[in-house]
Amino acid sequence: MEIDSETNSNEKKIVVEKEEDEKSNKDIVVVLMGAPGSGKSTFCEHVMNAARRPWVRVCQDTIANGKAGTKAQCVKSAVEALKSGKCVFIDRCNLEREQRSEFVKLEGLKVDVHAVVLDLPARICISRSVKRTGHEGNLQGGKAAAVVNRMLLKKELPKLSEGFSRITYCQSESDVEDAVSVYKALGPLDILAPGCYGQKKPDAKIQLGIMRFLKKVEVPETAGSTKNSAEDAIPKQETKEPSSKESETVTLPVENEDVEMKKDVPTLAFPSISTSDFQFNLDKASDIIVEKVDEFLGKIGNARLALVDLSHRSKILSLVKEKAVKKNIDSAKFLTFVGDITQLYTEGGLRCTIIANAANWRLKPGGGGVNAAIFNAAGPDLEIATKEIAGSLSPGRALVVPLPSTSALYRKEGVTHVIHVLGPNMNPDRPNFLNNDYDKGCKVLREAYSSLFDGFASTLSNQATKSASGSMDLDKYSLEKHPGDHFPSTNIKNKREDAYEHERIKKSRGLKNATGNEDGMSYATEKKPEKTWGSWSLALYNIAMNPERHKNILIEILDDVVVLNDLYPKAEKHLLVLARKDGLDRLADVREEHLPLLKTMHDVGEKWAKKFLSEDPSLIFRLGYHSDPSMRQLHLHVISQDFNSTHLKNKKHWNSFNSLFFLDSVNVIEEISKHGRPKLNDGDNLLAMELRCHRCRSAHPNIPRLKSHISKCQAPIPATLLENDCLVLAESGAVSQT
DNA sequence: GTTCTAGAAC
DNA sequence: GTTCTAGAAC
Repeated sequence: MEIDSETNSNEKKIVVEKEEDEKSNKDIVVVLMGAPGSGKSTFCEHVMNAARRPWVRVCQDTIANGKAGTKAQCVKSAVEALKSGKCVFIDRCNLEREQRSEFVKLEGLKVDVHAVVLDLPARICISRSVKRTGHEGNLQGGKAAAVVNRMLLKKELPKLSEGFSRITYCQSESDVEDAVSVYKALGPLDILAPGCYGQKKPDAKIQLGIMRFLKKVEVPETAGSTKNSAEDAIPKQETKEPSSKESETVTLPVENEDVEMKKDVPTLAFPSISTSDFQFNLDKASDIIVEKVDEFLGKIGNARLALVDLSHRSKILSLVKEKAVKKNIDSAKFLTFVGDITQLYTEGGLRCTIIANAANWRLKPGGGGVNAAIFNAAGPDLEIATKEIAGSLSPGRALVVPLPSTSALYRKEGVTHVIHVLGPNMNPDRPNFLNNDYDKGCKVLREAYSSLFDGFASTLSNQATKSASGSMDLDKYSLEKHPGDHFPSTNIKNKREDAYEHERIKKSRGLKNATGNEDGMSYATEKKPEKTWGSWSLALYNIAMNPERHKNILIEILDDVVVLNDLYPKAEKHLLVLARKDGLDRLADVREEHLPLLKTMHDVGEKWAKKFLSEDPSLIFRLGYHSDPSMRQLHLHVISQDFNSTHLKNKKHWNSFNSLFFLDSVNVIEEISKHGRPKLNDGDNLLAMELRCHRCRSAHPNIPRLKSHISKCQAPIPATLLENDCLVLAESGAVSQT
């Protein structure tokens, strides 16, 4: 069929029909189409908030436990929803015909498959995407624009012939609103008439501004409509289309969409406190945020609050947003905003004169998240200014610090004050955690937000009365210079504040036991556990059994052990000390009777480490075993702690040497002496752990970034590693402790 | 479009 | 353990 004949040019006409036959019970799959930033999720949200029949939103970005998943997972999830009698939104870009073909096939389940095309100007999608993704470190504005542009270049507008029974084109915000209304109004028995709706003109998918720019008058629209896809999406950000309209028509709270440039409204931007590294329950935290925001907004006049998070997939943001809507919190006064809190104005267009910092109790720079970012962005001025006011902060308290005008954050972003806040710590891997005591945790978190908002209010009133800048009632919000009993100094070294948030928390959540305490450790079972070794895993076994055949790669051959350089070294120096005993495949096989062998392995390893140290005293060595090695035949790793190697390529590599998966030789020997067998740790969780620097414990989003960091990190080796003489280092003490 | 991860094969 | 590569992320 020709598209022209199917297209209904009367785009405002909404056809809702009722039928009495079985068709009237047909469920609907709405395949949304649009570039990042086109408003797909918002569309779903707006419909679902007021729908008259049950909808399920299948979002590829979050389908895998909050993480991005696959198309197949989306299909599966859609089928399940349909089976339970629900209508489905497919929330993914679906710009290419092939990408959406799987969803059209759902038609086979006796459902109507609709398309809703959010074909908004590229400029709008780009500006929204920039705001959302500007945080990703290396995805700056221009790059985000490039991503949207490239996606739009591939855009193939849907046709009825693909299998859609109904297609709705939205080319403006008001089109979107109309479409939302249509789907919202759909009762359980209603169906929508088939056909194409909303396409202005055959050539309307060419953006008007670009049309003018390119001086194109007409573009033939025939069955080959996709032919134009390359031209129509050339985004020209300089096109002068009226823009005020879009920003005004969107009034519901949507990610970054309804931010208005109200320079005169003082705004506090704040991160979610305690939900990152301190692992506070997100649901509880979001309740408290909404409660406290509501309370505060009731007391304050002309001021705004903005909860900020880096990730547009942020669970805490979406929870808070949802609850704020339910509680009827004025969306003009409380925003949820995706972006870097240190670049809200320059990158996000949101002017916030006061920002909150998820501080650590020592009020020092460092960590990996908001705290590090704010101290970095502000420069040394902030640290100095902070130090002048207080030396530490207790959980539940906030400290207002006026930012000197020399600070970069002041100059670039217009931030006049930073309010440090410390929330409760629920993370068992951090000192003095509240041990799941949410009664206390919630209390402290409430106090934290109260202190923060009071600090904000007091700053405003001080500014308003133009009283001397030094007269602020700081003491009210600051603490004594003693941390009290919250963080005993012995544990200071382990204390780190927020790191990269989003999915990493979820990943690490499951392994508290495995990482933190003995509960997660397991003794090697009495019986030798079955393990199937792949053929590739026998290399070391072959060497151990027949050293003389491998003299070329062995650097030492003894009666009980042989030594070789790891074929794929993960650091400057990386040796293996290999037991020669047959049948001793791995640590799980080791018993008391093998102690002398283990001691020999350790001694030989240490000897080599010291030899290398005599050549390069800056090296630091660690000797240990993998809990569950891939290569058969018990082998001890002797590895320098620089981890400077092209062979270190993935998370498993890193975590196998930098988590509890790596068992220090000295501890293994001690354990076997005491208990007759070693304690092993479960690799499933440990190897999938977030990537953290072994020195400063900062978290990093991927291996390249981690490697870049560790090549520069000067932090001292953590005390935990220095315990029990687990490290072999130069006599002079190349490693100093703080 | 390039970068990065993660799963499969070996 | 590595290599290869699809596809997710940017």
